[in-house]
Amino acid sequence: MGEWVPCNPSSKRVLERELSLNHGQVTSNNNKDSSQTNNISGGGLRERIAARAGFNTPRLNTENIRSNTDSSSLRSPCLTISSPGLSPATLLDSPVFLSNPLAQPSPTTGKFPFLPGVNCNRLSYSDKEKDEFFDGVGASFTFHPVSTSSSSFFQGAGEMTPVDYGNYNNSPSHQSPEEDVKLGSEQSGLKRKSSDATTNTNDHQEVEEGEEEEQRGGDSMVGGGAPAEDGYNWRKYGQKLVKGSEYPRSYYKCTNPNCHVKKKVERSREGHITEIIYKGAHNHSKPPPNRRSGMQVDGTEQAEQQQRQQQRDNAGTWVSSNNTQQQVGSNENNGEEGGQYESGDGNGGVIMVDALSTFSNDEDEDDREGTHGSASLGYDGGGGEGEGDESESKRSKGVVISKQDREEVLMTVSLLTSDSNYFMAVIRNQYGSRRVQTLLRVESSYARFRPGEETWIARARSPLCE
DNA sequence: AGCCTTTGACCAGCG
DNA sequence: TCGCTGGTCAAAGGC
Repeated sequence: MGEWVPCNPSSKRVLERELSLNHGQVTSNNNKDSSQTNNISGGGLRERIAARAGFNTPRLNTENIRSNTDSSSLRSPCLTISSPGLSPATLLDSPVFLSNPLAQPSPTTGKFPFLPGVNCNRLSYSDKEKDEFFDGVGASFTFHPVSTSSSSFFQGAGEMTPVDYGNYNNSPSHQSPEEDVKLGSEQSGLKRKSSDATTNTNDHQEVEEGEEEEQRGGDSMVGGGAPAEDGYNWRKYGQKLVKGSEYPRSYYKCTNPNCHVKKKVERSREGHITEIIYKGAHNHSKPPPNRRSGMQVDGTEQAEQQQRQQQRDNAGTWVSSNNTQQQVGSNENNGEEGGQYESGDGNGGVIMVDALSTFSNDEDEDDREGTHGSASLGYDGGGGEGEGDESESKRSKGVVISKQDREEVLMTVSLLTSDSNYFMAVIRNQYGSRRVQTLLRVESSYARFRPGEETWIARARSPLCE
């Protein structure tokens, strides 16, 4: 995994700068406090959150958690969120973080101990356990839809993911980013050549871009694939290497003529998505799977399909990242878009991860070593204004994980129910063989999810060693 | 044929 | 005003 952790001094400087700007919100390795208090520090942090994720997330301090992870866990760190439509009502009344270092559940092995109906006997943990569990696991995440690389995940968590992951089975072991990329490239070719019909079942259609990007071989660096297919069609209109970023940033626009949604995707050299930022909300339904471009799709037909899917899903709406940049001034998410979005009309899910920004909630807990990255997982219903909704923001949702150097974290998050907006997560540190299992809660006020529709993968990378 | 990516250039915002 | 930076444009070429 050397390529994942290049340990670029310049990157470290950048990170340190980030940390400084964020008042050292990165969780310290030594910080044992894993309290879920959501004390969003400084405006800088909030701004970043608002700009990138539109939400705040509780911090998870997992630095001390270590568990034996089989070699298969050496797959690229990723986060998967799915909405299997499980009913974990019993699981969550509040954000619950489960740690199960002993269970050794592995997406690759199919064991997912804390899954409802699978092995979720232990639903509550002491604070200490939580602390220990999360303490020390840091990571910077990038969220993107389930990709082939996630196959192992869902094999393991299949019971909680009604989504069809058939294609993901191609890479059951999925042990390295390189494999992911390779596989992604291969499938990418298939996808483009055989048209969407090959892979775009409804389920796949629901898979968000990360997956698509992975399957298509990701960015140009890897395979020149299209951006992830989250059910929408995107056209790349630019790429640039931004300062402070190790990897080039690609700019995509929704191909729908009436849709102004854009997204920025950053990928690692291996093609792993390191960051996805959405801007705006789709004001249209997802194009039919067998249509290559939404521009060619009849609006009525789209609406019909959308309606069918909606009926099937019959759940909340993904919180679009529409607020990511809008929160910082963009007006793209106008009432029209927002209204439709809120009504749950085929808006794409949004996961934003800022690999460098920190989401620590407590400045006092800041890690100033500059050796930790953080990641967040979250959703924003679009109403969360970074400024005016601070209290609301503090009821953060998602995951924040501090990270140690040269560590990579694997996280799997599964949405248990669209109503309660809880996620099941597994975080593994491939180096330390750590594992963190947790339940994540997403505030309903921020996000709602469609059962069986949202499946995401977030890849983690070392923010310091790039 | 049409859509896509690539990529250098251009533009606007900011310090 | 100038330089830097991020974001976008648009021509060219590929699939």
